[in-house]
Amino acid sequence: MAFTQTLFQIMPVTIEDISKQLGVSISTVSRALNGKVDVSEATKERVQQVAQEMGYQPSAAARNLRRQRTEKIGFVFNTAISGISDYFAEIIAGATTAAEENGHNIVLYTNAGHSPDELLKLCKAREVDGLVLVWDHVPATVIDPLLEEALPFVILGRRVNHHQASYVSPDNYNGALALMRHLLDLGHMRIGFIDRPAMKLTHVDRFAAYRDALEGASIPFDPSLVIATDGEQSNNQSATYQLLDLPSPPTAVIAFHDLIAIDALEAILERGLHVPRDIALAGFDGLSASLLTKPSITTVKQPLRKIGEQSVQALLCFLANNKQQPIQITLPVQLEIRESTIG
Amino acid sequence: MAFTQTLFQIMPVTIEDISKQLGVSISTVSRALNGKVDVSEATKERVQQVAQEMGYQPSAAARNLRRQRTEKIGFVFNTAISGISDYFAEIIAGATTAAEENGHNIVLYTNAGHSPDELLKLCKAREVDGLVLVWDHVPATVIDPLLEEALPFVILGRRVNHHQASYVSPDNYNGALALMRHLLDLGHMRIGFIDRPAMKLTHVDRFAAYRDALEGASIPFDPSLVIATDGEQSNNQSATYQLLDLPSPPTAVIAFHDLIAIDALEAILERGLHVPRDIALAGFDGLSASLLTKPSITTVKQPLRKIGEQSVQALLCFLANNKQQPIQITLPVQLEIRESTIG
DNA sequence: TTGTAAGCGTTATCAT
DNA sequence: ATGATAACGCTTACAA
Repeated sequence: MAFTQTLFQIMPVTIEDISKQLGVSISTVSRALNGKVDVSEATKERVQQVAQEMGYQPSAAARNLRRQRTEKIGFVFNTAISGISDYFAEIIAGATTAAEENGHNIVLYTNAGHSPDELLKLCKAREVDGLVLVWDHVPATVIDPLLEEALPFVILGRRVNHHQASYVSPDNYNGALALMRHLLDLGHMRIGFIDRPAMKLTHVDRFAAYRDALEGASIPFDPSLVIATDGEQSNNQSATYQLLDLPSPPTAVIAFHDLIAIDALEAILERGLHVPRDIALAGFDGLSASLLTKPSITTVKQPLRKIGEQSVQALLCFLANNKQQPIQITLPVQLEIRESTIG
Repeated sequence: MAFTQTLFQIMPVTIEDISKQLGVSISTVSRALNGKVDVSEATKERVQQVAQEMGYQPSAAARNLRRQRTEKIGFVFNTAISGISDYFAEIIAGATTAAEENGHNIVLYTNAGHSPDELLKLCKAREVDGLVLVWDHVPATVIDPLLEEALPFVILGRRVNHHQASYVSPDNYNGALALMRHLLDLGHMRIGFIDRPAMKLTHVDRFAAYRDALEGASIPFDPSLVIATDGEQSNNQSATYQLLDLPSPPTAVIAFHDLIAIDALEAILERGLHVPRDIALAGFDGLSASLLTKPSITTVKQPLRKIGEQSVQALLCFLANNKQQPIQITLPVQLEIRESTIG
């Protein structure tokens, strides 16, 4: 008895322990615990009672091996998560909520995203039931091998030109369009754009909206108003200076995203200019930082939490139904007008 | 042959497949792949070659069951992760780095933290090899059952009065002390404190430093200068107004943490007061938001990334050595003097 | 309704 | 150096 009690704390209780305790077979115990129909109510209750008393909890490892799934979803990042803490935190908050509501958990991977090999290793090992990729851009050379692995995956926050791949993306085109129209409505004719071409399709969409909006307003496209940056603070600022130093500088500037806008704001204020009186400024994404600056920055808010949630939900569709067709979702975004454009 | 190829894509390759291919036993394959000494170099190479060719990757589930460990670390939150995105993101960044460097991964749990039952379930199921608790406060009623589970755990970001429990905490006492000395050096005699008593030991430490610093400067403690808040924006602001409305208001205010300080700043500015000329202000934690306000807010910076890293490393010590004694680490913090106190 | 036994893919303990 | 074989703890045909 003393012996039993000691082991009790070290070794987890198994269904075998329960079966011995009750004098029934382990399969009966298993069935009873899983609420199968072919067990008498009486034994079902006895088993559950004893299981409770003994503090039984099924071994995740054993279950995973037998059921060939883990109830875990891998989130693979290939972008640094600090620096975009808002983005990251909101997405994760949405994702864990959706996952846990459905009995799943999120596993974080930050290295696997840096090499296709690591990613495939992860798939083959079946450490998780599916993947959500949080990448700046997912090339076809990654998507194709992934599809062959038959491990469901969803791309988060970006769309991708691949009809077999699933994604949940914000509506970059219409968001940027709304932003442009807002500036055009305010009478701006020369609108600068600090672009981030490395963001691929996100760039394509936002830039297309920029051009289309100009065209819609019959304003000729002026390439000197578009400056590329790599997101580095100093480069964001020098891009801003380039715009300000133009012979005919813009009266409004759109930054590819909020963090660039914050650097641009600093550069503009340093020149002694007033925002928005001398020059209007807008960002994109709706990170909380854009609300804290003085003036607060007009932006386009992504439904980050929802993007996290729906990515997980999409993945769960694949897990529930292996005939599920690719899911491609574009979520509406919202223009947030703040002091930097209408102060 | 065609049959084999089809299965090839659906069913992952196992050591049995490799053994058949080579005409050796599965135990030989296992040994060869695990680099054991009792295998001839020749077969070892053949096995590894074929494994590579067949795209073999060991099944995580099988390995977990057999080895009785998962190489995963659970992060259990009972605090909402949005709103403190900086805090969360930096800690997670540090934690995943440390974990992945050592072949482990992080699993996120946000519900388990809300009920002790869920937490114990998680332990008994052995879903992970150990836990890191990111809680506002971990009561003894949770620590004791956890210790009995013999699942290693580390408390992150807070200390705890329990000599059996491990934690990695910032040095709240000395951080608050440095902050107080800074204000006292500037000549402030009446220093307000917007406190957050629900944070338990964190509150105890920061508040003790507040009192000790006053005592060290021979300034009598005035209870009317300490107002409690629950962290809600409106309550943070009304706490600030209470201080401002005192017959003899403070010339400096310390907020329990940066987010409270940001709300306090807004309240103070709304009164038309100048910071720091009319009233100095400081926060705690070093969240990036405190740098964006105008004026920027003096704060005490926690080494968040390092806290994340060391929590994982501490946990790994327990996994490597089950005789490991409790680890209690207090990390130094850094006073960041900004415009809100020396503007 | 219940029990027996096979199997999930490994690793580890025996023999040989 | 290598091969059977028994676990690890669970689920699920198949028998009884």
